[in-house]
Amino acid sequence: MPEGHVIHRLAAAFTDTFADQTVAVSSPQGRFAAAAALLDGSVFTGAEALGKHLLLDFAADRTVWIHLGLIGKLRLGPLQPPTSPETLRLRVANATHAADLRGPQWCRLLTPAERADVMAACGPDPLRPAADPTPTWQRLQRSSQPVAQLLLDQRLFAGVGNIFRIEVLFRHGIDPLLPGKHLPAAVFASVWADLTTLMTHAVRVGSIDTVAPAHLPAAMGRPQRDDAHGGEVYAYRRAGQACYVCGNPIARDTLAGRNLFWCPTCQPPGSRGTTSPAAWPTA
DNA sequence: CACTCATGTACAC
DNA sequence: TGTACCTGAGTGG
Repeated sequence: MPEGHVIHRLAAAFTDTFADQTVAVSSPQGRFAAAAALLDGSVFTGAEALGKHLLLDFAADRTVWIHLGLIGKLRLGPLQPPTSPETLRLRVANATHAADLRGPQWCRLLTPAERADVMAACGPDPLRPAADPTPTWQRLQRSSQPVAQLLLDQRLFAGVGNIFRIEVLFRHGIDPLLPGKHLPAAVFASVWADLTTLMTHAVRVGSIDTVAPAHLPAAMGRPQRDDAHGGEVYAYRRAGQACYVCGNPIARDTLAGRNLFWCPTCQPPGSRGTTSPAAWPTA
């Protein structure tokens, strides 16, 4: 379930629960057993999130690099015996709590130099206040790739996943297939700012909400919360349903192997978008 | 119970 | 562009 906001929440929870404590580290599944043995009984110093990368730092310059991929899960809760140890890649625990990692794309032990490489390879993350989108803008100006595809490039927009890209394109009325070089500078600036707003909100509440209250169907009076991502969105996985703004059906297609959803009326072919997203989520 | 699909990425052709 | 990888929730029979 991971876009960047999930990773940032996990980093904060990890730090809150385990920072500066001696922790038990194990790999019941066995695939991370050697590294776990090395870390077991050492001090966890803190967690850091960058894009979709989660870095767990331990004493003696040891870092566990986790990327959840599409299906990985990391759950932190009260200490209990594991329910299915055959899939439990990594457990970090203290006397009262345990964090259980299953199905990650990567889980590797890094040296400080490798840790620095991972950080350097990642693009600017809208969730980091110091992130500089200038290099991203320069790349877009030279690219004829569809803006929808560029938004998933982690060297350009770290932490943005399929939901955030679809929603930010809708909110700005941008044609998903518009070449990056055709995106006006002011629209790009607004897209970046909107990503920061939407992702920060998602970190705070734990779900992706992108729909302005004014656009929710009046009869509902509240978010529908009818999809697995837990929030209320304009286009993601709403193919065939009525657009909240114009009432026409949301469209779906596949682009570079990923599901793409958009409103053909609000985001017509060639549309370069607006500088003021029609809707902002509630505070 | 079998099957599909997923908020992701890397690699082979 | 297709496919492999890792797991589990949802769906349909």
